[in-house]
Amino acid sequence: MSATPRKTRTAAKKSPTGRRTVGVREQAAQTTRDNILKAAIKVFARYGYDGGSVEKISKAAKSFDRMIYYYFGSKEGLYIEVIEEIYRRMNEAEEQLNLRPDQPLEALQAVVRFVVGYYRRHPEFVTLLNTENLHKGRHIVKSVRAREYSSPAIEIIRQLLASGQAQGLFRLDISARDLYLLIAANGYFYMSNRHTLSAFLGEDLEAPEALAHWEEFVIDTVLRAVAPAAPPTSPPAPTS
Amino acid sequence: MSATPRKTRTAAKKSPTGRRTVGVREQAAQTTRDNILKAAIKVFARYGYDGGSVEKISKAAKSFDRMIYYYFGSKEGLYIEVIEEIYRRMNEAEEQLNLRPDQPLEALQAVVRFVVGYYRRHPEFVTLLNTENLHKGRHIVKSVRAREYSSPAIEIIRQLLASGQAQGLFRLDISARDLYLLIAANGYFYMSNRHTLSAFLGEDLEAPEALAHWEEFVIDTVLRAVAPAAPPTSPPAPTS
Amino acid sequence: MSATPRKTRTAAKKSPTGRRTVGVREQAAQTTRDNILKAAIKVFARYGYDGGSVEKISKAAKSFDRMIYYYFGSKEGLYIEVIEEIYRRMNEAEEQLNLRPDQPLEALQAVVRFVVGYYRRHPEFVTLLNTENLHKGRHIVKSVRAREYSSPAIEIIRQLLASGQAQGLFRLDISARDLYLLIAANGYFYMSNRHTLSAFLGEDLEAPEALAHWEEFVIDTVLRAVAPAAPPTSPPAPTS
Amino acid sequence: MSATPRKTRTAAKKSPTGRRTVGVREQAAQTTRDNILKAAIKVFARYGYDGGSVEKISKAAKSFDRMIYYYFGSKEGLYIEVIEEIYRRMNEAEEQLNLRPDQPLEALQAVVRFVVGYYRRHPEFVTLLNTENLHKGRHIVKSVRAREYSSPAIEIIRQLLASGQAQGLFRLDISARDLYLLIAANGYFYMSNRHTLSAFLGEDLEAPEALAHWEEFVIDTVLRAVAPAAPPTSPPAPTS
DNA sequence: CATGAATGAGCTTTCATTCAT
DNA sequence: CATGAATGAAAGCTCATTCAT
Repeated sequence: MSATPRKTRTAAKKSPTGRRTVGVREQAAQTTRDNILKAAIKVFARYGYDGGSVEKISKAAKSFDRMIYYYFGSKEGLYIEVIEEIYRRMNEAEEQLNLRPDQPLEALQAVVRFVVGYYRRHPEFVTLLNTENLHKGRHIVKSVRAREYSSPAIEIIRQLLASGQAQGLFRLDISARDLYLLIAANGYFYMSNRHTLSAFLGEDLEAPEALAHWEEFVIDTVLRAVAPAAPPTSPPAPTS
Repeated sequence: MSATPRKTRTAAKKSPTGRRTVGVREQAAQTTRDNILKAAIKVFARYGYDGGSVEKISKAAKSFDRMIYYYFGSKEGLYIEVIEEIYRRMNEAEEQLNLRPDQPLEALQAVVRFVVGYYRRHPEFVTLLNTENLHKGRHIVKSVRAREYSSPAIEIIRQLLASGQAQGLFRLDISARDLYLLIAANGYFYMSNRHTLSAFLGEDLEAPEALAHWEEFVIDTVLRAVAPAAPPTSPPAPTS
Repeated sequence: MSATPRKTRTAAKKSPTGRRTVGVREQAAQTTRDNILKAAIKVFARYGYDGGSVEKISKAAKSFDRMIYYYFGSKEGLYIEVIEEIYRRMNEAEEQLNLRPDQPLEALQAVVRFVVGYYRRHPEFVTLLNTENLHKGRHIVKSVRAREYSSPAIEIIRQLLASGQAQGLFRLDISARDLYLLIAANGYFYMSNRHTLSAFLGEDLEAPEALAHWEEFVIDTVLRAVAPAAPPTSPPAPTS
Repeated sequence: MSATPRKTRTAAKKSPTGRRTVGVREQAAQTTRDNILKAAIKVFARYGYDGGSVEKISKAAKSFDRMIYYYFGSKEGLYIEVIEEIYRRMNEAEEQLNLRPDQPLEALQAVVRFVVGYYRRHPEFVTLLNTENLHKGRHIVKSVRAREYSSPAIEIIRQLLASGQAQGLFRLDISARDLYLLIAANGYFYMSNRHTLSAFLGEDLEAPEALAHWEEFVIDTVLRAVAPAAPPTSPPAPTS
């Protein structure tokens, strides 16, 4: 299950002078490992866990089946690292977001744009999460790493929300969690289900104008959701 | 691809007065076919397309592998019928919705409750749609049947929206399509990603209170989205 | 193994007045049986015994698998009747040959033309014999009928040979058996192996000119083989 | 289609002085491959292509089904190599024939004895060619290798014929192609159809005397076919 | 007479994985 | 470090045949 030779991902130890001193062999190994991981992301994203065979991956990585076992111990081991990796990447991208806490409205908008845009640019992230959910999150639970990456996203929202609330721009009775879910849901679903929806609606959801329109609609929806004004007279819910 | 003995699903069972009566064997055959289809829904929903083996299905149906090929021609043929079937069921459930067109607010709320509730009660629908999207909607495109089911859902929203707009309850610049996507996205994503989200958020999204809370939040969000009042001072979008 | 309801093949019993009095049902049955037999000849000839599946045959006959068992008992039973049938047809064709015993040279030529021509016009005969030989003649041994058909062919040659020998046109030290084999071999091999030979020789053996040329060559060879003059000074055979 | 690990058949085993030495594993691999190929020749020759199952072959080779796919890619890939191999062997045997060009009559006799004898000693060659012809030469066309082997056989005949013609021993109006076909046909047909012929003629064609007699008959026929004297008064062919 | 339904053995092929250098 | 060879289980699918009207 667990991989035998766990290399650190950040590798490339530097000599005092700053030049890289990794031998060619180590470097080649690193490359092989990375190639496999990258190939696995593509293959698992495209074919799912069961459909993504070891052979497909090793061929896509221009390596051999055996190497997968050498570096990752098993197919499942590789898959877990794939899940970890895509969370890591998402997190890394989030860190690039430089928000101005004193401008909560703009910041919130930027967050929505980032989330919607990230899913659009990384459909493999969406597919892999779906695959992981098909397996009831069995692998993410095993991974210590992946869970660490959750807090930042919500934390950003929390700060932004607090700032907006302090300024009286946002209503008080909304949680960061709900706001996070709202943003994620609308960005995610649109991409995740774009194929069935395209057939269903008879239009191409991936057309640039369609994507741009949806982004604006989501922003609008989110801003309305956080706006201080209450919705007009919502009547008591009838029993469904 | 297409199965050899395609029986109509609407059995033709007009006994005392009508001419045709189904024999025991015909009836048994119908049962076998139905058992396989039902088992396939469960198995494909649980294991995905590749993970859902023919043997798993035939065992769950208490039948034989061979019968799947007898009735559905191939694994893919069975899968396509599964997709058609879940759309059919969804559509059938929608038809039960009796909305009062003169009460657009209540009707909209009912629709949201229905959608959110349907996904909750039918997680297999969610999983199967994800699987179909993993395959880029390859099968739904082939199915003539499945695409017929799209219009009703949107049509309901359209009428409801028009009615509300006529009464001045809803804003005018929102389309049925966007409203439909908004409702579906929030109901769907919550269920679809409940496992990774539960790990991510450190809470159980399937807990009854969590589900109820989310339902209310979505209703609130949707009502705000259609409300006539514009959101407060949305600044011009900076280039992302 | 043996078929349950063995119909006579010559069927069609005639009433005193000469009109056919078979009921529609019997006729339909006869047709079904014949269709299957004809389809089986094609399918077995094309795909061999193992490659010729029951389904392929029933489809080609526009009937059902079940009917094969109804009329022929088993796949092997059908195959045996196929072998019998092609021998019967060959024999029937031979009977049409009206040879003039007083003109042995012309008669021999006619026989060669007939044999070479029959194989050419009935490649299925060739293929089916090969298939039967692949199975070491297992089925022909079982069939009483098929063996009856051997004698006529050789008998024709025997009479023709005797007549020619009496007239001093043919040499005396050649048997009907050898002559028969010689004729058959050259007609058969050319057709039987035409595909590999075409690749081997880089020419199309089925081209009309090629076929005509071969026919003449075989006639010439056969005539030389029966000619009274001995071949010039064949030296003693060296040990191979 | 094509197998993944294609080793050259000529092993590369230059030990004491040469650089490369084959390891035990490499050697074992070579053996496994060879065992499979040899087993496949036997099994395909005995049961045909469809009747020769992968399991039968792997068992006969004391290996596993999987190895067939490892070395040959598919059943068809293995079959193609079988066809190539038997052509190669035939060619190799032909090369052992040391003919004296100055003695064309003896040389021609030797060729006939060789061909007839080769088919007799290698009935699997005959059966496999029949199988290949059943498939309309589909595989031989794909094989580059197999087609190379055609020229030598005919070339031998051509030289021999030219020499005999120069010496006035052979007639001039006969081609090497026709002579080759004549020899092959008579050797081949006798073996190829020995089972049905044995039933047909009521004698055992594989009895040593029968075989010897046929060989002499074919030699005689071939010598008569090339003899300079024209056959006596062949009358104009009547239209068949 | 005719035929849909059922059956289990067998087919070719692919799977993830381990062995042995 | 790296990799060809080996392995057996399981995959999807087809086979000839029988059951039950």
